[in-house]
Amino acid sequence: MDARIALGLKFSEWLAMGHDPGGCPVRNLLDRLGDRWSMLLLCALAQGPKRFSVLARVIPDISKRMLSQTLRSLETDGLVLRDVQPTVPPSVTYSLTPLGESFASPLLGLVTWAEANFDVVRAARAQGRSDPGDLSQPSSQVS
Amino acid sequence: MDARIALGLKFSEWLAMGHDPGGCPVRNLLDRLGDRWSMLLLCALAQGPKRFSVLARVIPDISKRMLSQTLRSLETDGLVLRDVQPTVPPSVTYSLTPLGESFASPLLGLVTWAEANFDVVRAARAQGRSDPGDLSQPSSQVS
DNA sequence: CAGCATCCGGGGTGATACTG
DNA sequence: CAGTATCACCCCGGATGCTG
Repeated sequence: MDARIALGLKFSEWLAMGHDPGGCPVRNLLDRLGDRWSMLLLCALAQGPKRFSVLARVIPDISKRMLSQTLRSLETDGLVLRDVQPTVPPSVTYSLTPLGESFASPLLGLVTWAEANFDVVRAARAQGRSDPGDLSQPSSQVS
Repeated sequence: MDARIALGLKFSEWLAMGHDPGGCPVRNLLDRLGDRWSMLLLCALAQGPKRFSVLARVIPDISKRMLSQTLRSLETDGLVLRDVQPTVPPSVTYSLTPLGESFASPLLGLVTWAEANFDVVRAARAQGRSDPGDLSQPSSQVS
C-alpha cells in the first residue's frame, strides 16, 4: 500500500511550503480535533442529532464544562450545528453540518484502523511487539 | 458509502460494550496519537527512515525532549522502529514498522480531508466569532 | 550526535456552584 | 435543561544543561 508514499509526498510539500505551523492544515486540524473529546463527540453525533443532555449521557466521563466547550469549538469550526429551541425548558440540539459529515469518512478510517489494530498495539505496548521487525528497547516507561 | 452511518453504528457498539474508556480503541488511540507531534512524526517517517537529527530538522519547532519522548511512545506502541548503530558518534535511525505503515492509510485520509477543507474551516472560524473574547452566548440561529 | 534529567510555565481539564 | 464562572490541579511541553 503506498498510502505511505503519498503521505511522505505530502509531508515533502509542507516542507517546501516553508513548514508554516499556522498554515499547515494538519497541524491546525489536530490542534482542534486532536483533543480528548472532539472526535468522540463527532462519532456520537454521527448517529444523528442529539441534545446536550443526551451527549452527556452517552459520554459519561465528560464534564458539562468540556462538553459545552468542545461543542462550541466544533461549532466555531463549522463541523457542528447548534440548534436552540427557545422553549421554557431550554432544548438545544446538536447535529453534524455537511462539513462535519464529510469528516465522517476519514474519521471512520481512523476508527476502523484503531479497532483493527488495537490488539497489536496493546501487545506491543505490553511487552515488545508482535509483528514489527526487531525491537531492542530497554524498559519502556508508559506515562 | 455513508461513512456517517457507519460511524454512528460503531459508536452504538461502543455504548453497548459498556463504553469502557480503557477498552475503547479510539479513546486509547487518540490518547497516544492525538498529541501534538505523533501524527506529524508519522508523516515525516512516511517519507522513509530518518535519523534523530534529521527529524529535528524537518520539524523545527519540536524540542529534542518531545522528539525523543514521542518517538519512544510510538516505538512502544509498535508503530515506529528504532535502529541504533553502535558507532562512535551514535547514529539512530527511526522508521515505520509494518503497523506504522498500515496507519499511513487512515492518516492520509485525515490529512487529505484537512487540506481539502481547511479553507472552509477557516472561513467558518472567521465568521463564527464577530469579536474575540466574547463570553456571551452567540445564540446563533440558522445562518 | 542522540537523548536524558530537571526546572518551570501555561493551559487543558475536572469539580463545584450559580444562572436563566 | 443547558449552560457559565470560578477555582485549582495536573501534565504537556519548552528551555537548558549533562552524559556517552
